[in-house]
Amino acid sequence: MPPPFDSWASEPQFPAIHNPHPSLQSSAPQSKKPRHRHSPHQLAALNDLFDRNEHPPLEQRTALADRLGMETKTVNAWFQNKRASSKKRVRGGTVASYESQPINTPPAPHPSSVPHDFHRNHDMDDILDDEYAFDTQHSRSASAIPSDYPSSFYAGHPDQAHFYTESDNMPRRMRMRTSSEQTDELKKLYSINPHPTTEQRQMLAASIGMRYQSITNWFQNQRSLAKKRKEGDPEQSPILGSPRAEYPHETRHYSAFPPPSHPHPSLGLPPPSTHPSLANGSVMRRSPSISSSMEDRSPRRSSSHRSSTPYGSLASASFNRPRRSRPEPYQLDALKELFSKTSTPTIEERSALALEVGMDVGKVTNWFRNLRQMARKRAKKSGSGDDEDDDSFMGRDPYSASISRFGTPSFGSSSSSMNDDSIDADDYDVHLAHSDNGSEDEYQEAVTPSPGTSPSPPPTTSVDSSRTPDYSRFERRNSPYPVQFDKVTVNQFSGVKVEDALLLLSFHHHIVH
DNA sequence: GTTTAGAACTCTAGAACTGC
DNA sequence: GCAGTTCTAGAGTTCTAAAC
Repeated sequence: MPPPFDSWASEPQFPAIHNPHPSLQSSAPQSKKPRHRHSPHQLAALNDLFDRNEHPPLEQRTALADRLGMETKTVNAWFQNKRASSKKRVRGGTVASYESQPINTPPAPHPSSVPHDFHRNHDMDDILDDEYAFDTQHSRSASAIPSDYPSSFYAGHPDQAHFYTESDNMPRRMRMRTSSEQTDELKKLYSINPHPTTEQRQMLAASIGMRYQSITNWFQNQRSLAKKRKEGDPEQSPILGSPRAEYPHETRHYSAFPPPSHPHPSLGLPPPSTHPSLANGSVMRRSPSISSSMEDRSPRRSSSHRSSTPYGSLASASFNRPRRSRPEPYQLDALKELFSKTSTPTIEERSALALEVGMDVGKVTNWFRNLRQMARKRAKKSGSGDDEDDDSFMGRDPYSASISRFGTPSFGSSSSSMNDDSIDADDYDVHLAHSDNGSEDEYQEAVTPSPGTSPSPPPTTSVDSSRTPDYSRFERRNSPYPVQFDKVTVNQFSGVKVEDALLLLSFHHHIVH
């Protein structure tokens, strides 16, 4: 995947870094004029004149334009729009506008506009976006597009045209999740320019394989987040006009382990600096959305601790919940594999898997917990028989049905429920019967430390030192641990020490092998 | 089970434009 | 100059799923 923006930044049409907003940019020739918004000062003056005279003579408009540094034609346009909007308001919202209509009953589009825009935008999509192809490949969304999709219709933004049908039960689009590479590229551009032009977004879409609309959404969300966080924490205000200043600590590292200062609470071990699966030995990178705060957690975030950037700063992030991450594909494969064997892996299995794929044990635990939780919901829902969606992308095996195309558990979502209930529900029941079997499951969950905040697991009362430990458990579940692991003495099977020993051993095993 | 981040979305305002 | 349209920004909402 070519890095699209390293070169863009030097291209003449690319907005200057210190002019993040189009209105502030000294834009070079572009196919389209950058969007402009009048400044508060200009608007105040314009409104002032408008209040006095809705139809000011040309001399007044020209003088005002000169005074405000605007073009006369812009002032003219503003007065036209202002008159139109005030007239509209006076009419008390009786104007039939597509904007005011419910989304599920979209109005007939303007007869002259539909063919032109519909085709124009879909041509653009075909070339640059190819979203239908993407959906067809990866999600149920494509199948939701009726074959008799009314080509003469769209409502609102053309990119959203396929959300609406004349029947009002069109499901919401399957949520797009960006990959780490995509997020990297998005952040690169955002750091250079939070307001990329349409062309830039289109190029980025084509470059990183995202829908154009998703990219637009992403930038909108990021700007909104940045603004909210800035408002919530004025001390964190970046240097005005310097979007780059919003990312003082942008580097985030994928680390399968807590950083040296905060190793896994159950291990007094220094974290490995590399992930075994990385041939180059570089530090494993976490999903780019992961903040560096992973290494320093605290219970609850406070909005006042949010930084002014969508990605936070190191200082504020230290009080934040870690950013949500997604398993990498190879991690997901390993998780899937284990889930196909058991939905309730033991702590040993989870630890081994965590080490194997370079994940936190807590994350692995959470992943399984969430999956089982979703499965329960799913099973419940299936029982009520309110499931009619067709999730072709999920396949028919019990595991794949529970994993969305983005690698996250997905059972009960409104947009991803399944149709193959007879099979899926049964298979889930098998897992559930196994997983919800009471104390063992609870124990397994309880002893799993959450990263960072993980309290030491309570000394188990279920293990009696006089009892012979159930070694068969390891055999039954194909424990990946070495033989000597299964020969841990009875006395070591108690509380924290057991887990520590297990993790130590597994870590040792991993390093040795 | 609950909380929360983030993606997707709706809705609205307004800047710019076209055709009459 | 007006009506109508296109397109985008931004605020706010909904929903999913990771984290707790």
